[in-house]
Amino acid sequence: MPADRAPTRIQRKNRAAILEAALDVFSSHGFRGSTVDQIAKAAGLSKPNLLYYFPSKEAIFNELMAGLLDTWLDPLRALNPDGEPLEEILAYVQRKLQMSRDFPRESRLYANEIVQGAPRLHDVIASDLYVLVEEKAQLLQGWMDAGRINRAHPKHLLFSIWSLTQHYADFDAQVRTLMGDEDPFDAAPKYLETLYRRMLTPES
Amino acid sequence: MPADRAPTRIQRKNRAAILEAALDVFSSHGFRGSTVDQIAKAAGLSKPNLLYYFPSKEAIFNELMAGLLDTWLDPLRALNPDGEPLEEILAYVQRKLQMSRDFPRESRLYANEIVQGAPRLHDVIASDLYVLVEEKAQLLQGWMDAGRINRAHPKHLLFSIWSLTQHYADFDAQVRTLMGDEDPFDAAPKYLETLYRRMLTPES
DNA sequence: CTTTGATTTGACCAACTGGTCAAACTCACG
DNA sequence: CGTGAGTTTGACCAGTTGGTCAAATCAAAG
Repeated sequence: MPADRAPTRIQRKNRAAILEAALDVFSSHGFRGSTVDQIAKAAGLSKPNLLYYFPSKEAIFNELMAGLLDTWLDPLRALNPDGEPLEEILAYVQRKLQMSRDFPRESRLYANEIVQGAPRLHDVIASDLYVLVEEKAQLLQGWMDAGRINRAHPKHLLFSIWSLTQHYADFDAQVRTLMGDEDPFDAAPKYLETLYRRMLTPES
Repeated sequence: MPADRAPTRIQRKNRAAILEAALDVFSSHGFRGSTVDQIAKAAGLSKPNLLYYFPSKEAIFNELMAGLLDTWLDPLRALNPDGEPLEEILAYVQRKLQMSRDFPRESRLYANEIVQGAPRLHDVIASDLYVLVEEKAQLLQGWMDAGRINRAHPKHLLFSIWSLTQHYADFDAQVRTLMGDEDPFDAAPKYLETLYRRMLTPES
């Protein structure tokens, strides 16, 4: 194990390679479906060498998750109370959609965990995410009460945004097969903009 | 292995118990994350006894999947070309939502597979489901061309219905944690009806 | 070049996994 | 009750898995 001095050049490179490889492997096979050997090989290391940098398979996974969650929630945090409501929400949707296109492995890693009951994530969902959702749900509710967007259950509104955007990453295999030659991300931005614009634009 | 005579009473009972147990285990741990022993114990059998009824772990999984896919696609098949378009679509949404509430394990089993790249399902998606989606996408397109519902990319419309409804089963762990005491399925039907009604009702 | 700490690896281990098999047990039926 | 087919199981096996360890190799500072 490296001492807790400042990391050497080799340590930085190898730890990064391991996390990158682990993201690939974990996101496509889930935690139990992935083997340390797979990750090591994908990172270009031997298994004992990998375990020289991380104490266990679970430690790799946890570090990956910790790093992921922050960036994952950033778009929601960025929802600006002082902005124009409809445009804020539409921008949030597009940001989330872009993340599905640019970081599909992260999305699938998260999905894998939640589908299996969030055994390793329950705590952070019940604390950090819960608080954030409460806050943003109240913001949405305020906008609705002020008549600036159409009424809808604010939490379900958030769920629907997550669901619709992450679907393109999580169900990528299905979506691409059914779309044939057409790239799903060509029409998706416009489809989702239309959907939320029609749903949320205040009625006259 | 039982001969291919008519199944005995014991065979029927045990095979059913195995499939029920397998649905539980596979849907919460994925294929690779599940062990034959787990399934056997959940079915109240010993491992060799379970393997007396099914030749392998994969055989159990395949039988489960085959049984699932048919019922899974039935609601979409039921989309009636001769019905009132908006009501047909809304009814489809509600049917799918009910399936998420009543058969969440089936939904998660399916999600697990697709998230991991649909290795065992690619063929049936590329054939049966592809054909069905093409047919129903054309039906939707026809309704739009006739001005009976608002325009939107028909395939993305289908994806959004799947995504929004299955989310309540697949991300159940997250949704329930964030909703607190409130049952997600209380407000979900109305939320989704509102969403699709606003989006699809033809503009004057 | 030497030394010292960082890095890498082959060999190994115990636990677990999917699956087999012969022997034992149970049950329906004559 | 006996008998043969249907059912169940303990013991076992080979392959895989996460993880360890001592020994070997490498890199950089003196």
